[in-house]
Amino acid sequence: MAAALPAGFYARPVVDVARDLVGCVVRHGAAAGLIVETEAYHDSEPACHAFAGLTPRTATLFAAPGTAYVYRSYGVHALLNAVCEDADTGAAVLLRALEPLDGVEEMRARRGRERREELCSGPGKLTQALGVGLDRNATSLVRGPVRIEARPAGTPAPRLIVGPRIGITRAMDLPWRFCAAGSRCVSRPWPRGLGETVSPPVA
DNA sequence: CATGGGATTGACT
DNA sequence: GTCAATCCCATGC
Repeated sequence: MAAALPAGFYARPVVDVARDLVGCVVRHGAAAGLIVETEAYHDSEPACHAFAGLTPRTATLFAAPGTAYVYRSYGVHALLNAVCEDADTGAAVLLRALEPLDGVEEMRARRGRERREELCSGPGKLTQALGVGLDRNATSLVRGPVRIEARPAGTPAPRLIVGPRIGITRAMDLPWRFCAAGSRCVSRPWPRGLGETVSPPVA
């Protein structure tokens, strides 16, 4: 099994970490998926929960880099984030979508869906598929039980599509959403360019 | 203490 | 395209 990313990986600007996490692997028990979509959140901008400062809700955002921040969204879903930067900064990367790798039957059972693209193609879906609940809040992404591993050896860095974040009402102009180009497993709305034939870069 | 609003999803028109 | 489900917690009286 691949080694977990070290805490130092997360102790960097959150936008850099969000970009670099695309292509990495999240593992929880027997289930694992390739990260194909992330978003960055930072306490300097109002879409971030930590914008209001240190509260009971946001305490985990100010934990050590490499900590999992799991919170309930819309009273229904658990969303998984990786805490970044230093402990004085409330910053995290939201994991928005995965391509299922291991434990796919387990994911199907948890999700009640069959199609591979419906298992992890959204931030609430992937936590359900992996079996990650609120009880994983404040646990270490380096030691587990939820781990993030480096990009599998031999796989090239994915080409990225960068765009504005999804589902927020403030700071909607920041281009802090990163999607693996061409992946069928990213969440909707699909980033501009997905599914289109993309010309190779001009030499 | 009451209220309102989500970093969403799935079902339905 | 619209909309309800459901609950933690930040905010305000």
